[in-house]
Formats: sequence, C-alpha cells, structure tokens
Amino acid sequence: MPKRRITQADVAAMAGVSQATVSFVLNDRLPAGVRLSAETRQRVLDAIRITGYSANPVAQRLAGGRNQIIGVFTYEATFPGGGRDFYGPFLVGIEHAAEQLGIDILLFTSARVVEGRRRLTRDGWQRLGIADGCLLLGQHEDRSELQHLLDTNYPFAFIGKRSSEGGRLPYVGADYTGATRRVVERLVGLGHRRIGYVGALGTDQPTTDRWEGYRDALRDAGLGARLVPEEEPDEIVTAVVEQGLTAVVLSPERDPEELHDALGRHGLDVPRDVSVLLLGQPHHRLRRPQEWSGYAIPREEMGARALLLLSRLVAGDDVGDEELHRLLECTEVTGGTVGPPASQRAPTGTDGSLVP
Amino acid sequence: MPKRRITQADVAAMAGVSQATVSFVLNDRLPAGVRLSAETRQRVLDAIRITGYSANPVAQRLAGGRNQIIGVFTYEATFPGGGRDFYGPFLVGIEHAAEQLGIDILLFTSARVVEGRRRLTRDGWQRLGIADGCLLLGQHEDRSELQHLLDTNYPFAFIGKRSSEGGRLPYVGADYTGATRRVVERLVGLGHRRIGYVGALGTDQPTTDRWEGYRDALRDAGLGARLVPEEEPDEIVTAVVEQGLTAVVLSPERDPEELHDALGRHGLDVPRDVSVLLLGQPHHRLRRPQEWSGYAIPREEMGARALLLLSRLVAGDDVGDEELHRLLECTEVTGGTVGPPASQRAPTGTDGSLVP
DNA sequence: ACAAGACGATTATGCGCATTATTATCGCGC
DNA sequence: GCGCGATAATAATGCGCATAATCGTCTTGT
Repeated sequence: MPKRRITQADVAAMAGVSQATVSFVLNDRLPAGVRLSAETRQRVLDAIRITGYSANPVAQRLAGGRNQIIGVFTYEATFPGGGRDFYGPFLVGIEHAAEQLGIDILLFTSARVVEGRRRLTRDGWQRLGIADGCLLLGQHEDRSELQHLLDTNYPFAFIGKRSSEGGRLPYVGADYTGATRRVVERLVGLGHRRIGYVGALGTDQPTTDRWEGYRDALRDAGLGARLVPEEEPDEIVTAVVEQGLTAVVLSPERDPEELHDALGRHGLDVPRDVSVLLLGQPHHRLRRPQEWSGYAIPREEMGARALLLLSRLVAGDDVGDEELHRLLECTEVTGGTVGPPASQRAPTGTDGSLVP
Repeated sequence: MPKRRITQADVAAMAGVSQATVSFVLNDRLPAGVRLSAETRQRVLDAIRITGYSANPVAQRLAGGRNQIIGVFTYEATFPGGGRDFYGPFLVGIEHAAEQLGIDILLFTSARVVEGRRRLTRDGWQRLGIADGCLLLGQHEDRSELQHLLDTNYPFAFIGKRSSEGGRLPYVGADYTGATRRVVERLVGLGHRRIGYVGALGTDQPTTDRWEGYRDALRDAGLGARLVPEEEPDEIVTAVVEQGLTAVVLSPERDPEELHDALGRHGLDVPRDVSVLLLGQPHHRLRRPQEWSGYAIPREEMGARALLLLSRLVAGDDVGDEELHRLLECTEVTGGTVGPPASQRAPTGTDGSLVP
C-alpha cells in the first residue's frame, strides 16, 4: 500500500532500465531506430507485473498520448429528470461498450448553458482535451463549432445522423426514413388511404427524415401527404375528423396519451376509428400500460456502436465510409394502436391540409 | 481560431510578465513571499480576457492542482438498462449540482468487474487520480478499499449512509429508519395490529435501517415484529393469511405488482383486505399506473448534496460533523394501497414468525 | 586493422501548470 | 556608503509520460 503511486521510473529502476524503455514496452511500439531485446522486454514486463504499475492517465494525456477516456457531450441536460429520459438508453449502450473497451466516460456537465442549451465555448474546447475523443448527442446546428471540430482534427462522433458539412461528420444514426416508410406502407396495406402526419415540420434531421419516409411511402402508393400541424390535441382531433383521417403517424415529441384522450373525448376509439403509429419511443413518460404501435429506435445499440466507431477513430484506424456513416435499422413495434380502417368514415370537411 | 491552444505562457507574453505570475493571478493566491502590484495583476487579467485563455485541466491536475472534475464510481453498472434505473435519479441530482458548480463528471466505467460487481483495483485507484474527488454509489463492503481511500487522503463521499469505519466516511444518506418508523406508525394509527415486513434481512445499511424503524415503531406501540422472509409471492400470501396480517411493509427490491397479483389470486384486495407500504421507490419498473403508498427516497437531492459536500472536501474547507454525515428526510407518499384494517379478519394459522 | 553498419539501449526534451527558491530594485536609517 | 527590510517580481523545478535525438558496443566485410 504505497503512499506514492508507482511510476514508470519505479518500474524502470526495478528492471534496471531507463524510464523510456518502460514506456516503449508499455506502448508496444518502438519509435524508429529504437530496439529492445526480448530479454529486456521480459524483465520490464515482469517488473510491471510485480509492482502492479498502471499508467497515470493525466500524465499520459499531457504527454500527448491516449488515456482511455471518452467524453460525452449532450447539448441538453444529460439526465433531465421528471421521468423524461431521452439520453438514458444511449448511455446504457455507451457504458456497456466502454466497459468492454476499458474506457472511462467523461460527461461535460460543466459546459456553459446558453439559451437553454449547452455550448462548446472556448473553455469547452479546452476541456474536451481531457478525453481522447468525444461523442456528441442532441440537436444542434452551430456551424462554427462543427468546423472547429473538423479542423482541430479532434476525434469525435455523433450519435444521430448528421448529413451536413458535406458528409464529413462521423455518426451512428437510425434509419428513420426507412422505418417510417415501412410503417406507413403497413398502414396502406391495411387499407388506410387518409393518413396524417402529426408533428412540427422542423429542419432537424430526425424530423426531415421521418417526413421524407412518410411522404415517399404515400407518394409511391399514389396517396397524398397530410400534415397535421402540431397544435392542441383537440385541434388535432378536429383535423382528423375534418379530413376523415383513418390513421395518423405521430412524432415522438408529442405526448401520445394526450392525443389518445382527446380522441376519446370526441368519441373516436383507437384503433377502431383511428390507428395511431408512434415514430420512435415517446419522449414523454407513459402513464398507461398501453403498447403503442410504431417503431423503436435502437438507442442502446447506437450508443455502443458510436463508442466503438470513436475508439477506432481515436486509434487512428482508417475506417471506411459505411462505417463512418452507419444507419441502424429501427425495429417495428406491433403494439395495439393499429387496425384496419373503419371504412364507413368519410371526411366532414375540406382536404385543406393535403400536401402535394 | 488558433491551431495551438492558448497557454499561460501566451498570456504571460502578452502581459509582459512571467508564466508564474499568470498562474498566481489565476489562482488568486500568492504563495508566501510573492507580491504583485495591482497594476500588474490588472494587465494579466486583461490579457486573459483578450486571449480567452482557459486552463488545461490535464496539466492542472498533473501539476498537483484541481481540475474541476469529480469522479462517480458505481459498484454496479451505472445504467443497467431494461427499465430498471436505480442510479439515474442520483445522477440527475449530481448533474444538476455539477452544472451549477462548473464541474465535469467522470464515470469510472472501465473499472474491472469481479463477481458481477465493480472493483477499485490498483488501476482503479490510479484512475481516480484524474478527478479531484470521487462519489461512491452502491453497496459494497470491501474494507481494504475503504481503508485505502481514508489513508491516501483522497477526497470522496458516499451516496447512502455508511456507518462503518468508525464514522469516518463522509456521506449523504436518507433517513430510512425514521421514514419507516413513521409509515408504520401511520398503519398503527389506522388500527393495524398485525403488520408484516416483507424482505430479506441482509446486513446492508438500508435493510438494517428499515428493519430498525419497523421494529422500533411496533415495539413502541406494544406490538411484535413479524418478518415475512422474502420468498415466492404465493408463499408470502400464505404467510399473510396464516398470520392474519392486515398490512405489510415491502422492501423496494421486491416487485410490488407481483405481490399484488398474488394477493389478488387469493382473493385478497389491496387495500381493503391488506394494506401495502413501499419502503422506498420500487426497483422494478411498474407496469400499472397504481400509486404505491410508502415513502420516497430523495435521490436527486442526495446526489446534489453529495456533490456539494464533496466539492467542499476537495476545496479543503473543514466541514462539521453534521455536514459530513447528513441524513435527508424521505417524503411520504400517500398512494392508494393503504387503508384501515378489515377488522373481521383473524389469523388462520400460528404466530410462528413473530419476532420479539 | 578499421570503417560501416547492426544492435540495444540511454539521455534529453517538452506537454502546461503549480509551486518553491531566488533575484533585482528601491528607500531608509546610521 | 553600506547594510537591511520591504516590494515586485522571475527563474527553476517537477508532476509522469511519450518521443526525438543520441550514444555505446559489437559484428562484419575488406
């Protein structure tokens, strides 16, 4: 139980070699022009074993080496509390992979919050340097930050698809477009002809991807897209009634139970009168055991694979393009909120919101 | 957007002083025998502002300083997945406090897992050194680890009461004993006379504390403690029937819904026939909206206060005993699983499990 | 017998900071 | 005109490691 921690110098003394030699053995990589005999190498290894040496990650990092720490930066609070837990599942996957790889996770909880959202400001950048690389989670659009990341050559990877910056951003995403397309096709296959999309039409990647899948699936079926703007639940129900929608797909930011209740208040049953599909796990905590039909984003796997990708980037392996921009499949959730259309229902209002 | 990060040397050059002077100004603390003029100080501060300097945490730490990183060590997986999320609420609190204090959180996810539980082995100790101090969560009993913590003088704090090591372990805990006592008193006040304790009687602190509160409350009411060993739900129901229990308090490790179902199968309604109290938030994910009566452990606040405590320890403030060993109150949860006893029910079997 | 490699290491340096030891300049009394 | 305390700073050192530059000592060919 030594008071002072054991350093490479201690190991070196025991093995009768220089500190540099110990470093070479540890890193198992000889700089050009340096050679070690097998015997010396073994002596060093023995000394390492006997002393129980383990590297000081701080010194390692300062000297320009790797320290097996990966940063995780979330643009919103990592653990929001109040039952809403968006990042949790990603962290489950990240932790799992980290454990396998022997990596510690650094959460940048100190980053300045500007306008309700964390920022990588100057001191943020500085702090990134603690870790070998960094995973980025959450919505954000700041070009200068991305640019900085790219041209400092600091290893990083996004969790969630990022198609900006000319495809130079490494990420592990989920195939929202394909998953949305498939569930909509399923609705079409069941006989639905008037299928609405409930959600805000933002410019963020998940939203645009979902909308694309929705729109294309309908287009291929010869049907029109119908955007139900994200409004009060009752207004949504009004739109459903007026347009005679027999099914809606729901952006996961919206509380599905709220909509369910509103439909109920207007005498519409799910799924008898209206089928409801959830485009991803709901961000709200559900209060009822009801299983919602739709698809699930493989968040744990995304986290794990992103860490794997990043660790390869850190190691300097050159990774192929398909590895740098991986899209994982979402899994369909059968649930109980989808059924065949109630054929008798017809629109009571205009087709105003029909989107070409 | 400088390629190389700005160092104290850069700031020093701009201000026309030495690097050491910059360090003095930054730390706002002059070592004995060093003096700075107000004017020099101001020049340095200006240079810091202009250059946007921010300290390199790695170098800071290597040089023996603080780096505003706090480690979090969990003896089990931090994010277990599968819906069970025990540490989550603590982390919410920790993160919140960390954000306030400008502190980053380092999760020691790399710690070796031995026998299903993380260990602070030699390399674990080494890695702790990255952070200024460390929060410890989860059950564990390894004396040598605790001893090491104590005599290396490394700042740390437990989340959860730790009365071992002669009260030298700093912690922020929850008052299980008091909370359990109060809910049992509430049952007694409602007229219950045969109240069982369902759960394993381990040696861990939470369990012994809960049992103590339960036992004392009954003793003060002139009643006997009745331990219902943690068994299959149906066996528990049998014990309830045989002993004529009108209420049980439930250790949170046990799935309350499972017990609820078993009671139902035997024709016993909650709370009409049996009142059920939960001694803390259930560790299982609940599948029904049912609100369980009992009490809630203030996990978020525990996390936050533990971080606050630790940051004071790191700063070297001397903290009083009551701050070093703080017990937070649990909040009572009214819920719907408690009612007056069904007076007609009487024991069908013996009083075998009565504990004096 | 002697230069030219091959072999097997070592020494030196710096990362960015905190901290200790040291220096330089002035004013003042005697 | 010289020592001495006060003032205001700087130079030097080390944290533990990675890495570049360097240095012996053999062996071999001629």
